[in-house]
Amino acid sequence: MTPPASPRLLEHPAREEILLESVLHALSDAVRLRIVRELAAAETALSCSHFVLPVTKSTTTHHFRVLREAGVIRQDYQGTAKLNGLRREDLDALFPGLLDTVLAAAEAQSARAEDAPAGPLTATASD
Amino acid sequence: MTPPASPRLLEHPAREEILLESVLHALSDAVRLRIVRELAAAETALSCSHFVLPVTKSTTTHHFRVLREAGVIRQDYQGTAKLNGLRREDLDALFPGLLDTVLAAAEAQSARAEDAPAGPLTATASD
DNA sequence: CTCGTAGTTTGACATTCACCGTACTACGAT
DNA sequence: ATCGTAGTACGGTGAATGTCAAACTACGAG
Repeated sequence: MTPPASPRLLEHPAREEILLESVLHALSDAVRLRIVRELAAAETALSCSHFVLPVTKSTTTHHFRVLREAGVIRQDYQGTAKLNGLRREDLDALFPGLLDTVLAAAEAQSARAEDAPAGPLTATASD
Repeated sequence: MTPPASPRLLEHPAREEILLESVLHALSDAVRLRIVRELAAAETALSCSHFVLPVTKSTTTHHFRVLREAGVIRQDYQGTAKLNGLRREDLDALFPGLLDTVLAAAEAQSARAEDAPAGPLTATASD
């Protein structure tokens, strides 16, 4: 039986266990989508503390866990830090193009938001 | 005040109001994903009653509303029926390729599920 | 050994969600 | 006018979600 040898081992779903619904759900939160975008941009594993998020540490932990359990990211301990990396290969194999398309969509939406900072619901100067 | 003039008008978000997060959330439910897949396959508007779903009428109404409010489908009354159609143009304009990619991913996952009906978690004969 | 940093866990809380049953409204046919 | 069919609205319930604060665990440095 596995002794308490490795204290820091995290459970990841196998590739075949990854469900589209879970992945979409994981990506449907603004904070998590942001995390995934940064991870994709970095093209390398990043520690949790690298991210500046508008939530507390515990909430950050929660979001990373949702991403990991959905199979979107892989988390490995590296000493006291935890490295997070996108599971690109697995996702691309299961759902070809999905990740890139969502990433591109997020980019597009971001760009639109910057073009209209006040938003169409806020009076811009016509008040 | 507004008279009971048009009794059957449904609110839809304008194209620019559609949010990626909401779309992903709408698609992250199995029942709704199924609805969207049927709608995409039909390539024409379908009435709610056309769908055979494992939930009651009220829950069906709920799911269609989530899809409509997220901007995924358009609903129009046609007499006593309500026709549901995918907002392909809007979605493709906002998030190019997203809908098709998700649809393809759903197909792929479906196909995998059929290949292994018992699932990798159930002993198939090695017991 | 002690301390600080990184991250987790637990418990709480308000919100949202998926789901149901029942009562209701709109429309078309009789 | 009456009835049946399509779908909505209105509660209500149990589970999940996003959030936080506070206490805790692991690791590296001094």
